[in-house]
Amino acid sequence: MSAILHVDMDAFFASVALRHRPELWDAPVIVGGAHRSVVLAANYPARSLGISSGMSATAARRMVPGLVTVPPDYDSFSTVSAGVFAIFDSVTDRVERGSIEEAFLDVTGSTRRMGTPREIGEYIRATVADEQQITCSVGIGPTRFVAKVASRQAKPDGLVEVTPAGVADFLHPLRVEELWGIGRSTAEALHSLGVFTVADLARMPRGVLQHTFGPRSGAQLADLAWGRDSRRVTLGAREHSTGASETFGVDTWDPVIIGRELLRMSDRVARRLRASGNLARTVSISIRYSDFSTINRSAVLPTPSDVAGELHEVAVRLFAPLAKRRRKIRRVGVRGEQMVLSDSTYRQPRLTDPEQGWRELEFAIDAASEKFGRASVQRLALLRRPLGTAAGIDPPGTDRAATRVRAPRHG
DNA sequence: TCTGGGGTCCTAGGACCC
DNA sequence: TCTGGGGTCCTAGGACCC
Repeated sequence: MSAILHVDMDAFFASVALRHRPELWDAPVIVGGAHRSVVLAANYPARSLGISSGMSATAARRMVPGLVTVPPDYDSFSTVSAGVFAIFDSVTDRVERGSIEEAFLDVTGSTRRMGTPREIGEYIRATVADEQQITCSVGIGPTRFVAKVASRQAKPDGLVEVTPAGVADFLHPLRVEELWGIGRSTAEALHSLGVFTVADLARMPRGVLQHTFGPRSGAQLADLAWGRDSRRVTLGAREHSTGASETFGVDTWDPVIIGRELLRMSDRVARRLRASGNLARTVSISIRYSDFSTINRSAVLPTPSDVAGELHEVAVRLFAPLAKRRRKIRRVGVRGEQMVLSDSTYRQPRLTDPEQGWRELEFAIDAASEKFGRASVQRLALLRRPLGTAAGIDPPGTDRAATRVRAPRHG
């Protein structure tokens, strides 16, 4: 029987932000909170006043006068995360990264060297606190799913161990929404069936669940009630897509602004694709309207690509029918999907490509950005006040060649 | 001055091929 | 002329997670 640890940092972003600011430890603090944004993380004093991550920062500040807002510092988040994962790696080579602040550790093979799973969990908690000045919680169980639910119950700054024989006793008193994978929609649907606790769920005939949620999801729900988790996640699974999206400061239906934003997002996505050595086979755009309704459109590229201009061309074509609606748009996004490794994929040159293609140009820009900084290289179409004769004449996207390399300020 | 940004996975219908 | 399945790809939408 294997022993899985789920280790989860407590209020990670908030804890890191407050490491060296003890004067704020008892005050309600959130991380995030820029214009039109949400709470990225809230410390426990803020949580006790009803603040939770994901809620509108504006609403949070209205709810708690005197709430302290700290901007996110992603560099320090990454540094602390790397330190924490180094501790995980010292315990076992079977570490599955869940996110920047959580991981599953299979410690089945580490017990001879390091003691019982509980001792290993306490060792990790003590070492993280000592080396990184933040606390974490540990769940221990026979499967990833049980370990994950256990770490939630352990929060904050605790450890919960569930033995194989104790799984049902541990799960059944919980409310269904405390299970990993049951969100608001599923919980509401279960409530309307009279299912509120995991014990209720366990008693529900599998056929009824399958009728309500579909054969596959229904069967999975029935399994979760007993701690059986068929969802497989492989160690170091490849990424399948990469995307970029941004919310406008003010909603707009101006097609020029939207076209330019699609270009900025295409540019980001293409850069990430090149950096990771991938090509996207499919481009999708997502459009969120003022009323928060969101639609997606996708299309297969003529040939897999990591070139901003080629992604943008498809993005614009996908958006064209939507532009006619003249509905105000809140956010646009571009994703590259169905990624394939670029060195294992033959890129058929397009008839319209010049001998030195856009791809080479964009790789050259990557190199210049690397050397002189991102700000030194900007697409002309994206400069807020375009210089020279092109100013304001070309609609965005028609001039994907128009990239201007400015002389770096230094060196 | 409600509601970010980055992802994964599943479902379902239609096209198309055998 | 009518009538099947199965498999795969494409597209749209939605649930969920951090």
